[in-house]
Amino acid sequence: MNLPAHSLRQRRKEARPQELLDAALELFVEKGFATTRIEEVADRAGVSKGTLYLYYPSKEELLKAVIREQLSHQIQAGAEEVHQHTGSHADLLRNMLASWWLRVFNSPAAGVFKLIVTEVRNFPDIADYYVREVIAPGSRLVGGVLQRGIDAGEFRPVDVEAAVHSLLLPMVMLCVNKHSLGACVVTDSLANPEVFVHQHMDLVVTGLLARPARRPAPRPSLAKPKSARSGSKRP
Amino acid sequence: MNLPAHSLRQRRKEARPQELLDAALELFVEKGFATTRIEEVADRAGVSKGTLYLYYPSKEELLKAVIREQLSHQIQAGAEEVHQHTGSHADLLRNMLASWWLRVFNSPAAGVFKLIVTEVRNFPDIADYYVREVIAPGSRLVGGVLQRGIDAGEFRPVDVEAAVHSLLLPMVMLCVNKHSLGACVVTDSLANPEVFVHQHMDLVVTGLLARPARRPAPRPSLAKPKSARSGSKRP
DNA sequence: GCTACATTACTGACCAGTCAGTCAGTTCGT
DNA sequence: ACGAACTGACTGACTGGTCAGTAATGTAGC
Repeated sequence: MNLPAHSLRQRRKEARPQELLDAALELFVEKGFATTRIEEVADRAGVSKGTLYLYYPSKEELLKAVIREQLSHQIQAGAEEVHQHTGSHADLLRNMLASWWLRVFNSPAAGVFKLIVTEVRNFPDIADYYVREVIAPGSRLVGGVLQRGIDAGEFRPVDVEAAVHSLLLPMVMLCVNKHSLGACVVTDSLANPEVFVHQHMDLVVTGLLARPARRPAPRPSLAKPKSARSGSKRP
Repeated sequence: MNLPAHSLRQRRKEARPQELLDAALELFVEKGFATTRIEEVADRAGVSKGTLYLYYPSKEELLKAVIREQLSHQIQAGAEEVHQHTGSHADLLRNMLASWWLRVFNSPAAGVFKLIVTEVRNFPDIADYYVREVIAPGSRLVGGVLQRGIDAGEFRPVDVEAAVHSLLLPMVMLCVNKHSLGACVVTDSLANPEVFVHQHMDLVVTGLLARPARRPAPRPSLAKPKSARSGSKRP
């Protein structure tokens, strides 16, 4: 049962759908949905146009399949990971978001953010799905930690929803950017994404703390600060 | 030399280019460049397809004109506004960014961010232009204030470029979002953009301060905090 | 093992629809 | 009457989707 000389016209019914989805994601992110020809997707997946239509009934359904597949992957990966939290709320926030973001940023999933930004308005049902399955649970998760931190007196009483934006949006924007501007010019930024996340978490979380941590001057060293000591649970 | 009956036909000539640009911006942001038909742009501007081609030689040139026009507007508006700074670096940062963002967010210019995200990869020369004329000067401006604040001992010695991202990206992302997801679903967020900017500035700038301001609990009141007292210039 | 027939996976020429761009012609002001 | 501003039918190129056909694989009978 070796794979080598599987002959020109390979029959690979099981592998096809995933190969097509991968090719489609790449191309849709690269060129946009409207400007990618269905035949290009087929070519990149190593099949003919007709074959694509055996697996997906239309270009639009292919797009939806691409998005659904990536999101559901990420959702379940994210959900599993987060239910054992330890340490202060500040630490939880820092660790949770940093690891989530690094995982997403360094995967094809980062492209889906761009895809959604560019295509939702033409495919409104994607919007519902995305809000329901990603945005809502995501902000509920982060907002929940934040709220509990506030209730515990660890954080200042801020507008939770806005603070969630402050925490998450730069990271999302960097994903988007990676596949738009970032793919065109050698932009200065993002030499090292890790440096950014750690400092960003540090900045915002410090701003959130009720009793300033007064760490003297954490220079942006490459060594992850592992997050300094922080507040107790109850005042 | 009164303007009324200066004959429709004649006076139109001067107005056309702008009318076409406005219509094009709206539609490109709404539906994307590829899926907008040139005839739709013409219709919305109240002319026929042929007329559009009298003013712009191709669809692609129209796009570039749209982007250039919006950006150059914003650039010069921004540049004029910022050279009289007063108060601490923290105040300067807060005021500068909040007023810039509110101006952009509530104008068609917000759409250009989405347009750029979606289209740069298909029109690489736009990327150069955008980086050279917007990104670079913008981050130089904000980064400069930040650096001077650090030198003055008002801010902690952070990675300046990363901090600029922390400050600006959420705002840019909200502009993008306004014209993608935000236009599809009644998303929770952004009931009031002002609340967001002020809190975001507050959060991050507080995180930046070398000597924590220890303001007790600035609840997210709607009244703009006008920025509390903050550090002196020299320690 | 070999041959004949059936099934499945895949192909690519083709069709019908769409749209950027053109240009001969119309309208209007002077 | 003249020309500047404008029009919209037309064309040629392109692409989503179809389908009749081809090749690989499975299997039944010998």
